[in-house]
Amino acid sequence: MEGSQTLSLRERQKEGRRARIIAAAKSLFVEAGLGNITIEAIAEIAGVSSVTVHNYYGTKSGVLLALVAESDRELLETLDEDLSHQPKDSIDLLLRFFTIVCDHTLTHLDKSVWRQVISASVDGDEPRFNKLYRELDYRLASVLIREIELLKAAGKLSESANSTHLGWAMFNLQNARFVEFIANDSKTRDQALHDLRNDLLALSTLVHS
Amino acid sequence: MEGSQTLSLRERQKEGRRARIIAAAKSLFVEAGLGNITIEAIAEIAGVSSVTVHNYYGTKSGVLLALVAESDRELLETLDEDLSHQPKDSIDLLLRFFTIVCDHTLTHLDKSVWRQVISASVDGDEPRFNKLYRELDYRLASVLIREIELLKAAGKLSESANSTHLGWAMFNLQNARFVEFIANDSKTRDQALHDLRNDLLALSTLVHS
DNA sequence: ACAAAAACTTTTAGTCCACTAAAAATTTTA
DNA sequence: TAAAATTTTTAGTGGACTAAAAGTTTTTGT
Repeated sequence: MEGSQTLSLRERQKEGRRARIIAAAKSLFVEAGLGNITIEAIAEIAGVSSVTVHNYYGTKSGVLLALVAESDRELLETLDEDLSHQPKDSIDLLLRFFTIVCDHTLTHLDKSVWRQVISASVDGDEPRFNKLYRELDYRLASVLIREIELLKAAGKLSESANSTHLGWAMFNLQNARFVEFIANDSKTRDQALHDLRNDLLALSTLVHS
Repeated sequence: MEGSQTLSLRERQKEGRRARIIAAAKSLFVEAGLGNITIEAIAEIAGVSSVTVHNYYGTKSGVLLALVAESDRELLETLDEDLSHQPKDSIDLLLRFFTIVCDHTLTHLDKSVWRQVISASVDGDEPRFNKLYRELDYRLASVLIREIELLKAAGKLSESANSTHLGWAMFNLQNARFVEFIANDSKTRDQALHDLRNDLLALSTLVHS
């Protein structure tokens, strides 16, 4: 019934199952934490057997991983669109970067799920998580480094600054505040943003020692 | 047979079991990851039933939590001894702080276990972990803030710097590098130290914008 | 000093769920 | 129509966690 692209019927069916599984998982993750959901439940909503879920994604956090990978791709696109070619100064750059990251994460999943994601990214049980997160961090830092170089080119930042080092330092700083933002349900984005600004201002006084 | 301090026999027995359980857990955690160890195994070495382990510590990560709490207490003592009253400058302060933290953590447990600790501290399943880590962070940052004030008093840091903000910013920065150090088996303490120095140097150029 | 009570631990018996292996059934492909 | 690919069913295993009954040891009141 369907037009047969370059994919065989079998491949299309597989793709469909894959999509149904992560859609089911997403809907469940949002209404209950990772720990309160069974693979069985995901499988049932997706219309496949639980064994198939295991065969496709290996473990329960493997399913979460697939969800997150999708979200990451979008985040990088959004950053490219919203951040590029309007450099003001380095502090403003990081604050806007941070705002975009915070807003983006919450449009996909809520804090409790992101806590599980961050948690999985550091524990060693799921090496793929580790890898995915290393890559994401690398790409996010690269965005900052690129923007820092634009600032330099525009004369808005001293040429003496090492773009790579500064990019990673700024990334680490905002990431610390991001994790804190995610770890506390009561912490608002604006509070976190405020704290991050204070971090930057305080550190820039170091040179006066 | 034992002299009866202020504790009843029952309380002493309990204390003994508690101690035996965490000792058993520690020995097992070091030779295999958290995930490869059963409560049953811990109980057997400690000479109690598995139900008792559950009654005492609730969950498997509850046992780990108790271990970590002990290590934290020691870390704060070590910091007080090794760091205090020799302020040089703020960059050197943070690098020494970082060195002490890295060295201390590895004398107790290895990276794979600390990964589980960090992981547990952010996921929401074990609220006690969250609480313990918030407290530890607060105390560690306080150490830095106190030292920063000593630097100011000694004229080695501008009076215009906000000690609290600077303390937290520096703490966050070193903590990011600490997590990276723990997350990578191949990352050495000296590499991490080097990266941290670059972070600080890069950020101190911000003011020249 | 002794018996009853209180405080614990252990044993027992289960539940739940992730994860696995292999046989059976189904469906696409050739 | 036979072969290949893939899912489902079936059947387990392992281990965390729980509830409650049974057993043991300390405490306590007299």
